[in-house]
Amino acid sequence: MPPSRNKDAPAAVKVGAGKGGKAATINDIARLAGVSKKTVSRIINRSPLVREDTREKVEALMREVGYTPDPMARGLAFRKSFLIGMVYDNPTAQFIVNMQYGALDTLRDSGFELVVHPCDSRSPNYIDGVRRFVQQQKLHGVMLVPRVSEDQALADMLDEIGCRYVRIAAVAMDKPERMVVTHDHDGAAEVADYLQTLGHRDIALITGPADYRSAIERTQGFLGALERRGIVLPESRVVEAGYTFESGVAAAEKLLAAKKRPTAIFCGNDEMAAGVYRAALRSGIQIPQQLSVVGYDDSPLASRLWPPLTSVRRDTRDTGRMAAAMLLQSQDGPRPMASVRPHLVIRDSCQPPE
Amino acid sequence: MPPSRNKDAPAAVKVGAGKGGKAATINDIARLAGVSKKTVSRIINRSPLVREDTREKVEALMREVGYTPDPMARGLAFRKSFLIGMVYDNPTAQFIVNMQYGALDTLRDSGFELVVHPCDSRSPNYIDGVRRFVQQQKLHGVMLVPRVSEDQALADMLDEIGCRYVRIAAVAMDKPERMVVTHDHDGAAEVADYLQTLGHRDIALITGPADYRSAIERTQGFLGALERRGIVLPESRVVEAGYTFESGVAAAEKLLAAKKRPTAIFCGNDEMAAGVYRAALRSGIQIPQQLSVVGYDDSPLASRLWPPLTSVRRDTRDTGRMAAAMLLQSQDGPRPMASVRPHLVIRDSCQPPE
DNA sequence: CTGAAAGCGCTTACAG
DNA sequence: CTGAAAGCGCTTACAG
Repeated sequence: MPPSRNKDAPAAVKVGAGKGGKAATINDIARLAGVSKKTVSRIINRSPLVREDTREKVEALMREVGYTPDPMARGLAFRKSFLIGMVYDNPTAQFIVNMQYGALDTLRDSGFELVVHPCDSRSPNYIDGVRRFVQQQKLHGVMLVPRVSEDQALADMLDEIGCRYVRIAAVAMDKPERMVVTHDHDGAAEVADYLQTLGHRDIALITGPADYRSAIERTQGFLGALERRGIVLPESRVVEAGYTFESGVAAAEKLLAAKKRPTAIFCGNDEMAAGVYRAALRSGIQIPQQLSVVGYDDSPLASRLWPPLTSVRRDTRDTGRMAAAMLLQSQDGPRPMASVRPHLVIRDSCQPPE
Repeated sequence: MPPSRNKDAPAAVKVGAGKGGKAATINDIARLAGVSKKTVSRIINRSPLVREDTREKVEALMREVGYTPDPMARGLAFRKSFLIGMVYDNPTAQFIVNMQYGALDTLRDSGFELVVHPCDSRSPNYIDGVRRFVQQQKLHGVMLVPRVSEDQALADMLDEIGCRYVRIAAVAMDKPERMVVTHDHDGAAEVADYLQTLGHRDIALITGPADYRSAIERTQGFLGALERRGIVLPESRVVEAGYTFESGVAAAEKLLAAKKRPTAIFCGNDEMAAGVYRAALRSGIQIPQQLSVVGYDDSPLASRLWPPLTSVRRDTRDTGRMAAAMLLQSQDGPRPMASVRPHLVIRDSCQPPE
């Protein structure tokens, strides 16, 4: 046949992803590769039912043309978007940002994107808000960040509407394939061991709110480890506060007003530890000479304080990475839960008691 | 006709958004309302070409059924998603989180969602990364946060591919309908006036990196206002640093080592001001008695420091709100730029010189 | 291993 | 002011 038959062949106009021209579609690829769109679809979706040389030819073409399947078209057909939601009710900016970084680390080049949904878990209809968010966008899955991750009603709702989720929490509270556990219990226990080893016996604890699982775990981990080492704190040495700077100041003032002061204070987070610094400064108490202080989070604040604060680091970015990875896993069956281990970062806020 | 004719009528199965049943579609609404899907579409898109009573009837039905149009189907037909992108290269967590909160304030109940895209503007191909992000998701628009907002090459690329964007920056650097201006010049000028009014004459400045527009504006605003009040800083009183804590420490050490120390230091951000605190502590210099310090950002750190740091507040959340609102505006024509004004928050880190 | 048909839930022309 | 047809770019059955 003469070359004129080319009229029947694909127009072969190369359509790059950039500039003025429209982006290539699955039809363009199919036409240019001389296969059906279904075959291209199989390749996009990594189906094994494609001959190896066909796959290679088409993949080369897709690269050359710069083709990426349209997530909205795929989403419409799949009845499911290529979006991962991150739901949180957490005022700690660094924590949230790190979690986002981590999630995006694993989402990069996966075709998925991260859509954020901060909310107010004290608001009566926040669960409805999350439901609308999930259903309207047909989210592929959601990451539940503390403290909303602890809300069983939220998890139940997601389960009911068939939305995949992963909970990030201090301790396992769901099926393992839905959990990233941060083991706050162990982080706090490490603090207890450290203070005991330094020689502290009269130790105080400022806890977070008792309805936060992280606060409970840190408290139990700390007290439990102390007990194992023969130290039992009297009730007067344990003060509940609100995870905030101001509540930390108030709790510290109470503790430091006692006739006999503790020689060390462990705080449920760094913000409250900063509050202890403030109260100590007001009372003319030297840290660490007269008072050792330990925080939790290893926030940027920890190294800005003077003396630099010893604190428990949690690798939040890694946590985010893991949570997103679990959401992308294709199989739905039971898998082991993910774990991220906290560890103590020793700075200059502790020394042996005088 | 007997009731049996109902077989021809809509099945009238009420399909709520929740539970097991599938969500209602435009076809369900059209059928139940007895109009064409095109009419429903017109109502969704707020077309005026619908009779008022038709509109009301259909809207009531949509509410009753809990119908929301599928963003992926709409997006596919529109060739444009209902997603707003936020692109940033900024290490300040609180700033980013506040910007996200602000954007979400205006996106709430708009049918749009926020998808985040942190990036590394020093990486050679980050612009390509943003392009893929925008094109692949067919984003409706993007918010450009400092410092990527200052990159003309990024803006040019977005313009070229026809992507709507808004730049948030210290000063106007694009068409007004694409700008949210934070007037860092004025914020810094207010600091100059404040210090001069307190009686300071020997003042120092620690600037951010000279290739950050915010640093340039704050520097010029500060120096300009001082000059207007008859104070000209010698070169030795102006030190460039990197917007980081450590660089602030180093810059302050240089300034405080001088035979004659300045009586006040203005820092381009709070992190560097925290560095000045650290350096002053090391040298046994009392703040504010022997040295007044002012920061910029009014970050959480400002009130955690001792003494609490006087700083320039920028309403970042409001900035985010405005930027998102500009992206949602339907008309594309020229509009006035948006402005958000900084203002000084006076705490305890300044007093008249001794 | 491959393909033609129908459909996901919307919208854009085009008629009336 | 309203509607029937075709199409957005993919996928799911269903055949071969």
